[in-house]
Amino acid sequence: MSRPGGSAPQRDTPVLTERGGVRKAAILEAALRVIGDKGLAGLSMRAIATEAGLPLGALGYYFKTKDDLILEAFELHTRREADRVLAAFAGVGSGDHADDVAEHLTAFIRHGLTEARTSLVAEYEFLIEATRRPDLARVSRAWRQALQIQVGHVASRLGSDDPETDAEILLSVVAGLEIDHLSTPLDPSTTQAIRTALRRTITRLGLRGDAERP
Amino acid sequence: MSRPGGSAPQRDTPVLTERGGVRKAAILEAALRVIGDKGLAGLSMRAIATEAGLPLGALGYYFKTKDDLILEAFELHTRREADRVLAAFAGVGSGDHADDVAEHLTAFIRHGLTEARTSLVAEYEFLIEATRRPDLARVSRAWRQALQIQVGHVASRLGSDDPETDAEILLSVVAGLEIDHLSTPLDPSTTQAIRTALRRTITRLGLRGDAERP
DNA sequence: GAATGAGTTGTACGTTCGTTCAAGTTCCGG
DNA sequence: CCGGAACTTGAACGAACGTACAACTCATTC
Repeated sequence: MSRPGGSAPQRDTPVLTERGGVRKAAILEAALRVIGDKGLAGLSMRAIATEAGLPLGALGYYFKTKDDLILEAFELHTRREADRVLAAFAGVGSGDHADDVAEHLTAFIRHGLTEARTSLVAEYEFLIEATRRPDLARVSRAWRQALQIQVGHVASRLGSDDPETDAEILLSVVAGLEIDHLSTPLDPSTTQAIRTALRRTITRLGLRGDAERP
Repeated sequence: MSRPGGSAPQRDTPVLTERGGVRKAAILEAALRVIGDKGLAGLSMRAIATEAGLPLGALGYYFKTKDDLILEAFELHTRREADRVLAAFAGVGSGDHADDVAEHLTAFIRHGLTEARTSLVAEYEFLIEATRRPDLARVSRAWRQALQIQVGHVASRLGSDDPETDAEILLSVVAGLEIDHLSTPLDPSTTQAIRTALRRTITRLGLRGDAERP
């Protein structure tokens, strides 16, 4: 509070007026793009600045260190992705058949492997890095837990007799399918294989909303 | 062949006598360890040299570039891991029940998340990097294909009516469970959750060797 | 219209990086 | 025991890195 002699403009956290907030957001978006297509190994402050179209010096004003920036980028990603998952499952109701649910999930994965590929790769970069950084691990755990609760509700709606386990299985299958097909361009036959796997999983788990409910 | 003036000792590939091979292997092992606990972002030639207990200059003799080294490390890892998977499934016979199979897989995952955690993290580092490097992508695809064939045979032995799809589902579930639990220390309740998910998956897929076979 | 503070930037610091290489040692066939 | 090939090494190169900061512009307030 009272630091008389200091002329240091650097605060712990910038005040973030409207004007500044736009720039901060642009930096985080740029960072997510760079992480997605060059990896955390290829992530440099200079690369972010170039991607965002800003001078290098600008980054130091909004983020104390590179690690802070990475953490905030991950938080932004999870917030955004949670919304997307929520929206994807909002349409899945108790009137749907197993195949409808499978189709929803197939579209979800297909989107991640094509239009949103950069974002998906960034996501896994974060998840792996979370193995080594407690701050990222906290975000990762919270996000994963929120996801499992959401999917658990959906499973429940679809007549699961063990929603928690089914949520774990579904989340794992989706994550596994994503990872396993990240190194390959997504051709139609691959999409079909993903659809088949999802249909079988959902059918065998007995997830269909048209079942009788108590 | 005939490069008269050149005194360059650097070949495309060193001849690798017994003497040299030991060192090369030590370098690759060191690289795998460093990738596992500092990530590809934290991987430097100096870090590898230190981990291997060798001078920095030694690395240049066996690997033309850092990227070459990473590729060979990945190849080594997939070779080793393929053997491990093969061994893990060698014990799964048509006499096993669904719970036996689940127990095998649970132990497999538990081992990866504890004793072999470094190796598992390195594996996912490679898989993500393969998104950006065609040479790594080739290795990744070949490995994944070999895995699927192996697991498909096992599924077949266990009475699957669609071994290929079941292999894809099983591999995805295992990969997903690994990733989802990498950021968390593996406590007993987590192990139990993994076991439950695997049991349910295998049971619902109808994978049990004691079923009648043609 | 001066003062205050947020926002902005070019530059420069010290460090670490991948790679190269001349000079050396060790090994082994002839 | 000699000659060449395999192997080893420490030092050095330019490039890229994260971070810090003095100097600057701009908007807002009194």
